[in-house]
Amino acid sequence: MSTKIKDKKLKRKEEIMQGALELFATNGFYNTTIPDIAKALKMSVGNMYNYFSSKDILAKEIISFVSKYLGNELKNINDMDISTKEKTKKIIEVYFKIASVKPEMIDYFLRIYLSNREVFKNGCEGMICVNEFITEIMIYFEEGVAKGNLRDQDFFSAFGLFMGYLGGMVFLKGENVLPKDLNDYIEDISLNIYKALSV
Amino acid sequence: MSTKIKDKKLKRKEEIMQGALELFATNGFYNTTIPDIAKALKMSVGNMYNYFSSKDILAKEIISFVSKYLGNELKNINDMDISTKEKTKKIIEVYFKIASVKPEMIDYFLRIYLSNREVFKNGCEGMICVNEFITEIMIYFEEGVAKGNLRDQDFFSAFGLFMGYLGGMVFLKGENVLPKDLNDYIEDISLNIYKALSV
Amino acid sequence: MSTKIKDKKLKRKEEIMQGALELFATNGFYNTTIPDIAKALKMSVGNMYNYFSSKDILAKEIISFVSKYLGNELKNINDMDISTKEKTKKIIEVYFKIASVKPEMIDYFLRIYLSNREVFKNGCEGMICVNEFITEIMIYFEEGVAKGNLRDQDFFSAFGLFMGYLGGMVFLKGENVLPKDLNDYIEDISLNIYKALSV
Amino acid sequence: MSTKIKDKKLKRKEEIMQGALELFATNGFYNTTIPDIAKALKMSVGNMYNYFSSKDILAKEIISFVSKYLGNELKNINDMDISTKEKTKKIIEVYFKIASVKPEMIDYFLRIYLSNREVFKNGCEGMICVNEFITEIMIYFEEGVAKGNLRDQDFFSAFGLFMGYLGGMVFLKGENVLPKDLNDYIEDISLNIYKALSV
DNA sequence: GATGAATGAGCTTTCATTCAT
DNA sequence: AATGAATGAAAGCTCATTCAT
Repeated sequence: MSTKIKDKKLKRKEEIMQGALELFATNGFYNTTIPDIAKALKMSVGNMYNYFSSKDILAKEIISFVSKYLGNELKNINDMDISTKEKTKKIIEVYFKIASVKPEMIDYFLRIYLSNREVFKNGCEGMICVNEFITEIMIYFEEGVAKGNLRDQDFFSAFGLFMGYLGGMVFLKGENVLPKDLNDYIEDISLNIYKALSV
Repeated sequence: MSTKIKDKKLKRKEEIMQGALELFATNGFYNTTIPDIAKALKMSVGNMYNYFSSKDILAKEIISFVSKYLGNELKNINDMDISTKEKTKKIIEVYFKIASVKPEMIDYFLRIYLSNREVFKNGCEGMICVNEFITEIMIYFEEGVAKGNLRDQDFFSAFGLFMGYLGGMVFLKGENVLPKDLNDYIEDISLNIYKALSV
Repeated sequence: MSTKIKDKKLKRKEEIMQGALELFATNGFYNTTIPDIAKALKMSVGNMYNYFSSKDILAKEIISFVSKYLGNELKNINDMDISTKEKTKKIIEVYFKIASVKPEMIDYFLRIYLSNREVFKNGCEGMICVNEFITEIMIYFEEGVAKGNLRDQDFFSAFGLFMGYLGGMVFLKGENVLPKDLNDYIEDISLNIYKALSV
Repeated sequence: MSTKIKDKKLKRKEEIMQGALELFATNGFYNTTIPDIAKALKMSVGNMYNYFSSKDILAKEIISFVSKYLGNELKNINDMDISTKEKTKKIIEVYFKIASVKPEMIDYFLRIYLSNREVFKNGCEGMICVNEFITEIMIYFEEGVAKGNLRDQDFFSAFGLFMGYLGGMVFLKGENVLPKDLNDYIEDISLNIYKALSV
């Protein structure tokens, strides 16, 4: 198969993932049907299966796709030559920016991946499908510790704080209970997290 | 209808909710069928509908039930005559204790309620179905602020931190990625949260 | 559950088996759909599954049903006080009678059971689902040997002859290649089989 | 089109038939897909249709192919200058040899051709697609009758006996119910058939 | 209150066949 | 000749809900 054709098929795969991602994030895994996805992509149901051999596999490929996307955004921050405190804030900013510009990404992460364990059980054990994302958080954390800015504690304790907090805020936003815009919380959250994690 | 009969029916309702709670928490909302629930309770599907007129309504009554249960546990802490710092730790302890002894409660909260927005959309708007639970967190927080122990910030920022963090840790536990037992994190988490929220 | 209700459900099960038997025998296993069967029985597709939890299981229950029916017909012959030679002929007669009056029985045996190994693989290993039928042939054969009428040889060699022959004739009839009616072959076949098996 | 090219195409056709034959015999007609066959032959599905315009037509061409192959094997025996009794045994031997060396041939005959009437209905009426095979059995039989060795009876009665018996034995072998190897039955079967058919 | 048979729309998945390249 | 993406009808099966008993 020529590279050109391969690229074309790969491109279509990504289009399908993007389309499915939006539908899943909006309506949930079980309320999004394959016909729904096919229709959104203007393709036949049967052809969908030439790209993804099952709905579950599609869901798994999407979470890897999301993880890579988020991981890459964080990598940009990790690569910056700024203080740990500034990085902390930047991470929150980028997370909320994505939650605002590409809400389906964060929603997929929170509502589909975290909540439908049975779907991801086989093939995504122990968070390997969100590996790229976690890795960047780990780099951020260990660098902060190495620099003497962050307290040396179990990584997962720090990870749970950081990600649970941000996920929780996005969830509250989705429930319309937040009195202010997400961005208006950045200062508070930034301060809270830094206070919690710093030495 | 006599009170006795009413009580009997109420008791049966709670038994159903408890049974359904376990199944929903274990298998998810869409992978738990009404026949599954009826079977677990040794009753007929038809009779189930004498107690709950739809699956959605059952799910909504359960979240209120869970909220009341969790709220009550927190109330016991709020009623104690101890410092804010101690209360912070106690809340974490009780949360993890429930996650260990009655995991279906926390799982229902995290996996069913937080993740199936469509189910709770009508009737549980804006978290009113978890009202009792949130109220107690609010009391804890405002009391801490009043006492001068906690920094005065937007409540939801504090709430997102506290609950996102704890939920995140339970989730990580469920994914088997935590190297230690949940209880071994209590000190760290306690410290992190208190550092974050205190003045 | 009361016996009356149980009987009613059992009766309905048998009606379904009979209806499905006819369709399978006529159109083949893969060309008979569950909707086809449901329609023939004037019931809904979903309700079919209250009686048989899968198409394969339905097929397996039918072959047992057929085996019992055929076995019973043969038992009547085995119970008769007639010579082995006469029994040989009677068996052929009854086989052809069934092939003519209830052709679906023989057709199911030949076309569905013998030919769709994959369907019967799990649950009908080693012909246990046609046990009743084979048992009667075995009784006929061993009795004939004991009486000194039939040559003592490996049972399966005799069984293959008898059943292969009859099945072959019914098949040829079905293909419309036989110049005469099946019954007109009884004398010939009877003679051939008896000559082959007798001492 | 030059003869060379024609030959090449014919050769490819036969390769496809051989490949499809094995898959059909192993998995059945309805459980073998065109993509399966194409894959086994390392060709594209589209190209398959340049050789056979439909799955049914492929199946029909295969049965003719099988019939010719089996017919040819029998012709070799018919051409021998040996007694009818010896020929009878030789036919059984060669049938079992093929069942052992090229089981797909016999399996195709028994499981695909004999059992999926609907597929062969149009185009193979009255066994014309297995014409070559039947013809040789007919020659064997009529020669035996002419020589005064076999009883003069309706050909189909003899044919049903011979082929039903051998098919039945192969089937029993396939079901793993035979206590001995197929070849160990040759003497018995040979004797049975000759006793049945001889004058 | 209690039962469970019945409904039927809707789901995921399959596959023979076509056709642009 | 050759490719394989695309089609779309149809399959087996599920399940919330109803209702006669």
